[in-house]
Amino acid sequence: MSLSTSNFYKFTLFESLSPDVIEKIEQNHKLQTFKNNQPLFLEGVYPTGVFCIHSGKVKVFSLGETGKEQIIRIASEGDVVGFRAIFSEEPFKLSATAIEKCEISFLKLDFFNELVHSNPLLMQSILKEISKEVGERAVAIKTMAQKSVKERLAVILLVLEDIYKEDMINLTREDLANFVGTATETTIRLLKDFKDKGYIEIHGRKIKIIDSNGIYRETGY
Amino acid sequence: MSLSTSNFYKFTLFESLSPDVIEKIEQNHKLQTFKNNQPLFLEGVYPTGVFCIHSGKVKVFSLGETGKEQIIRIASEGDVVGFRAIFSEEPFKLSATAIEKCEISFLKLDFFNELVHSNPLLMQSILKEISKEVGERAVAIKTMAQKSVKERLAVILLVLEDIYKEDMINLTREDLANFVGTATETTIRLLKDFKDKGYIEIHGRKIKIIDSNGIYRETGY
DNA sequence: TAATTTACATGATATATGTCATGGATTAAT
DNA sequence: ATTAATCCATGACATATATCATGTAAATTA
Repeated sequence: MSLSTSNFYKFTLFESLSPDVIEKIEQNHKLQTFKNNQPLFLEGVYPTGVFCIHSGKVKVFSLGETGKEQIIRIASEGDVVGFRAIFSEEPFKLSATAIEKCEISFLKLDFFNELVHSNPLLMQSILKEISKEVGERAVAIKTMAQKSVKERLAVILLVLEDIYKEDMINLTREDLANFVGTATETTIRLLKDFKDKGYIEIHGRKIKIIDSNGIYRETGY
Repeated sequence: MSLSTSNFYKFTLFESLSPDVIEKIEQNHKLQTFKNNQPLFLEGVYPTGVFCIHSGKVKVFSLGETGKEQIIRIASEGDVVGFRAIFSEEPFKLSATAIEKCEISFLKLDFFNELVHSNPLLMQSILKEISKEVGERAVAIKTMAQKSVKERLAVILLVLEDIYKEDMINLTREDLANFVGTATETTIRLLKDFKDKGYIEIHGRKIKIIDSNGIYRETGY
């Protein structure tokens, strides 16, 4: 499947690439539809390629000893997922699962490696993106270690607002709890608190943010 | 200083480099002594170079809103510190401070950049190291979010055992608490518990691990 | 050696948050 | 539609851990 108006320009990671390289990606990707709850990859397994998300949301998480998922990020349109394990030359440290219907292009490992090593600019983009992520994760460690659950929920809601944009946040309470790093019940209680304070509206599972500033004040930043 | 006795071979990051490139580093580094509590760099500032630790320990941390440090790692002999911010093209997200007397070589930004871009193998080593770190930090986020303070202390003690090797662990209780992400008092109480169980000996500030397996059982892994 | 600071240690107390239990409300499937 | 399966919600309760207070020991400086 090759589209003349390429869908690959929207990936930050590929921004630096020339039209002919983008065209090469067009010729080598394999478009797949993932349904809700379908895994893209599992921790412990060696990568066989990378996933380029055209639409839909994917949770990236690590499984704790007790079976509790720790969600590390929610990937969405424009994100490339699964490439870190390739460069670390280790099996995946994280799993990824679609949490809604997704359109995703798969790029095979060999092709991706070839691409990276023949395009220094791409290598630099990747190095830049991963470096940013290391920094962000350090901040996340601090947040988990030092902030209260309420503050963390506030932080995560703002993160999700950015990801879901004009759409309402649409995660199960359990996934939300696993992102915040808390019990589902606690998440539900705190959401109610935020609702009562007028920061959010709750429409079934969906959460609509109506006062970001209010939430920001709850983050403790 | 001659090639064969170079101090730069011991840095994992430079393993892939040929003798003549190592020689170039020898000619361009600036050896400095840092004393206890002396900062190498501060979060929010743009990097001016990288630090290669020949001896001594450095805490790498982020400052919380309340002034509490979150220690992300303890860097030691053979570690190169401060290069992630260079590739992210952002100011430091972390600060670094010597926690004992250190011998450290400074490589200027321009020289380091030149080095990286003229040595594809070095670029790959760096990409590999950073990728590993992203994975490790995801695990750290999970640990902070899901494990009890006692379990986290156990995890950190094992990490520190690796870093201090045959030496006793030598951190202030406050630094240890800031690594675990807890209150100093709690750390002290839990250390006593581990001592009573025969896992460690306490010699003033110093901690000697005498039963790693016992500690491992406390990690909950 | 005395003096001052810093770090270590322990007790008392409050509370945020996890856990267990139960019921209602959506959502999905037949 | 009717059933089945998730998911959401709320209450009661237990407890790990932070905070506050205070004293002792160790390290640093004068």
